[in-house]
Amino acid sequence: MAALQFQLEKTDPGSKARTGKIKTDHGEILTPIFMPVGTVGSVKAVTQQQLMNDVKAQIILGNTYHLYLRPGLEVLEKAGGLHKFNGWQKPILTDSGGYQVFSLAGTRIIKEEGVTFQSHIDGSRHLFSPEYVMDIQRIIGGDIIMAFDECPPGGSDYAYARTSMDLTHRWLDRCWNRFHSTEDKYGYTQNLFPIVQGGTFKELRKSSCEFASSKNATGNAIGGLSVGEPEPVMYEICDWCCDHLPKDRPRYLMGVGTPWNMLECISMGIDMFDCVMPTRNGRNAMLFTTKGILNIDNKKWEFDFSPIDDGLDCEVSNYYSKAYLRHLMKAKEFLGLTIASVHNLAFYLWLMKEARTHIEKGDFASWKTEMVEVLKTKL
RNA sequence: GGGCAGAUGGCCGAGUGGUUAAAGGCGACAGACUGUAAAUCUGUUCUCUUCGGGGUACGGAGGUUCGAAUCCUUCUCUGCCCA
Repeated sequence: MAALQFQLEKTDPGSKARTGKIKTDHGEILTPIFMPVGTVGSVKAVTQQQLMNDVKAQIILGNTYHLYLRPGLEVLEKAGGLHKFNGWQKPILTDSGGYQVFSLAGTRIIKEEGVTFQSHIDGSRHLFSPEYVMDIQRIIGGDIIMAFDECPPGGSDYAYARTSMDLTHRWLDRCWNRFHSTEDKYGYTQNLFPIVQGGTFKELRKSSCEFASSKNATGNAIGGLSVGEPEPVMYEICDWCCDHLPKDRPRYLMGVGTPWNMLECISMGIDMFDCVMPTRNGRNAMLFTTKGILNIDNKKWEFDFSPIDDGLDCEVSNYYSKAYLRHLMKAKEFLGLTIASVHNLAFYLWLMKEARTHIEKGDFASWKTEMVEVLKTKL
């Protein structure tokens, strides 16, 4: 049992893209990688078997806030951690609840000590201090756990971004101390990733990268992007952060994004992504395919009996037709949600595999330019 | 054969003299969704338009009224009850 290790493998000559291998006690992860989001211990509408066999996921996420509220720490601890509870034996990463500071802004109070959330389930109040968030994530048992941060909205001004970043840094110290004064609960090694903040301000981002890097963590994350700021700004800040984070550690861009977002950010040196987009948008009828994006609810697919996507190695995508999936979605059949989610996730994982292949071949940059255009095509 | 109830926009269903082109729901059509309070949310949904407005419309026909989906007469159809 050992801490996470990152082996850099190939670097693309035409960009800053790289391939690598992350080793955890629950197995290896080939990077760049996309991590399906399983907020409450379940990737919505998708079984663990489908994640393994169809999606070919290498690592999935869980969420501290949601899992803490339900099923709760007692169940998770008695189960022996989330891996045993949900049956996912590959790596798991848990987000800290920092994003909920952003997304549940209407029902939480931020203080120096931590954040008091009002449960979206029953209205009860819960204080999440950095220390408690570490304790919770110890109990959930993710292989990678995230520092507790404040994720400010994309349009935040300098003063707010600065204040918020400073708070996130103080919280990082507290997370770090708590994490290193507590032990792994289940016999395998957990890893704490710091999160870079600083809004859309390069000066702040640079200092946040330096602060995060000073922890010499086994990996680093970039947070606070794709939260309302324009896409070019997101790219600019992502690129800037990559340049100021250690090369020899995985860089995780939190919450991003669209397929083209991921290719652009891979070219800047990002290794890990997560996003609800393939699952949420899939449930809402938006499909990402090797030929472009489409809304499967649209009337134009009513008589299209061709496969959802025959361009990737996923049986679900190859087997079911667009017309059939449209029918399922229109009829609000559960199976439609599953097929759409499995397909979109399989596509995201396929895209990462293609990216790795092209980085290894050394033609990632040119391939990316062409692929981004295809990915954005509205079918 | 007799009695009662009813017929509203693609469907269901409010509305019982004027602010009603007609609530609401469904369906349909389109859009949004980026560390998941999301199988959610938003918009459009008679017709023509030079976007100011115009034309048709609440089973059919006729009538009362300044004005009718709303009141009266009659016809057609539907449901229930009695023979």
